[in-house]
Amino acid sequence: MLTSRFELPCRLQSMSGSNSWPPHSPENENAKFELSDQYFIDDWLEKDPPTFVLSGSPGQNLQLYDASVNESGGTSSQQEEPSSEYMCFDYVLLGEKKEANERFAFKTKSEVEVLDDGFKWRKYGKKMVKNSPNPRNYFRCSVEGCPVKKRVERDREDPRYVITTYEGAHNHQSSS
DNA sequence: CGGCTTTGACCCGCGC
DNA sequence: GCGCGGGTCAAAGCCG
Repeated sequence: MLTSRFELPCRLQSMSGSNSWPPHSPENENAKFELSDQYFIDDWLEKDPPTFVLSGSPGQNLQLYDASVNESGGTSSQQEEPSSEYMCFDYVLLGEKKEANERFAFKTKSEVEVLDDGFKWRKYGKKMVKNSPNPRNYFRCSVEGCPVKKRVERDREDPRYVITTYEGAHNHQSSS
């Protein structure tokens, strides 16, 4: 089942004063972000206030955790299933730390679609998806021989969100 | 010139 | 078999 902490393949790039998510956008190369900030992913759970929180430090993967579960190891039994099917999928895979985390997705409130996750990606396709005005973009890790792919699209119900799906595990270190 | 994006074509699985 | 939807290929173009 769910554990209280998960690692996401996004990283904080630098320190600064902005509270916005994502922490790094191509349009604003010099954007800096406050490390100590926690990024609430509201709407992910139908909880008020949302209890899932992202945190991280430069060079490390961001961590997603359920703030309603206390650190001292107690696994709270009142955890609820995430409201989104995407997150449901994620939590299971990431929570169990599947060695090759085959596939998982997450949703981020973001104006830009390309989140810098520390890897270099090459775009290899773009498709319109049925019942959605937004295209889906296909990326492959540009490191030779690395099997990882990702897919990026806007949430059709709420275009403020970007859905990123990762597939496969990197067979190398991140590039930055 | 090399690496990347763009874009339409192609392929494949699935339901009718 | 056929059409549709989703995923990928690859030629051409773009850009540093």
